[in-house]
Amino acid sequence: MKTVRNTRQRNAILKNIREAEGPLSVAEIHERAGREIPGLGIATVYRAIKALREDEEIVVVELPGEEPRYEPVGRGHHHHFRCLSCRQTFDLDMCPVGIPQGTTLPGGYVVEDHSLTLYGRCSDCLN
Amino acid sequence: MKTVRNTRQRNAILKNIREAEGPLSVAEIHERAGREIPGLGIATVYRAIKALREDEEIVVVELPGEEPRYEPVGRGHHHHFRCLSCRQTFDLDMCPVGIPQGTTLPGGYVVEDHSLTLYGRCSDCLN
DNA sequence: GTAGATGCAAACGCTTTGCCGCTTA
DNA sequence: TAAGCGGCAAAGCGTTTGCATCTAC
Repeated sequence: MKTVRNTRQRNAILKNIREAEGPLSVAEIHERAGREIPGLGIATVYRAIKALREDEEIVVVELPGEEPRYEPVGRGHHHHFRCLSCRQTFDLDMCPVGIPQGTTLPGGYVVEDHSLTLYGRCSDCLN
Repeated sequence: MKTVRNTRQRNAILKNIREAEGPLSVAEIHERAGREIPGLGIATVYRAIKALREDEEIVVVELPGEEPRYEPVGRGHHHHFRCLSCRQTFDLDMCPVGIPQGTTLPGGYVVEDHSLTLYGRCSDCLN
């Protein structure tokens, strides 16, 4: 039986993912957690992410053309907004896609799920 | 002045992208064009894609969590359907996203563009 | 004949793995 | 004190680049 241990590294990694305003990339996690744990290895970040996903503490968020990002589980069905200026990714809690599960589209495609990313400027970058 | 040449390799690559039912990945392009040009190098495919993008013959299509794919220019604003069974990607000509350019969302995000991918089963895989 | 294209192999950048000393329980 | 964990460095893997050869024009 495999026991999961509480280490400074994993605590810092999970804490940073939880406190972020949106999903974080591996590099962002490494950078943020590395401020608390100097010398934190990148391999440790990858291994912690893998373990946290298996424990269902975090989920992967895939955006078009970008590295995988990670956020805590339980945020429910939501989409993301990507600022074209500062390149930050934010969570949105609305869903403007009018296609219920089970809809059949022209061409015979039966829809089960969807992924939407909006692009533009966040309020900080508009000024 | 740089002249673009007509070579068997590039012709085969562009032809296969044009004749596909949806956007193709590098591996798919290499595999299909390689049937016409045995020994076709993967570097040639990458370089042809780069040149075709610069000539605006093709555009890149990014889907969440997948390799970049390529399709001919001029297909206009559209989205993609990804079959969860056969893993093929198809073009859709409808847009069920009710957010015009310039809309400001709660949180102060101003939307300029969006990317939508639908997931489900294509008609071939439903039977 | 020459600039541009190709194929091969080496170089790259990011992710994963092996090894071994360190730490948590 | 032992199983799990962390750091380092090497291995993988897809993409890009350098180089010598070949080819379209």
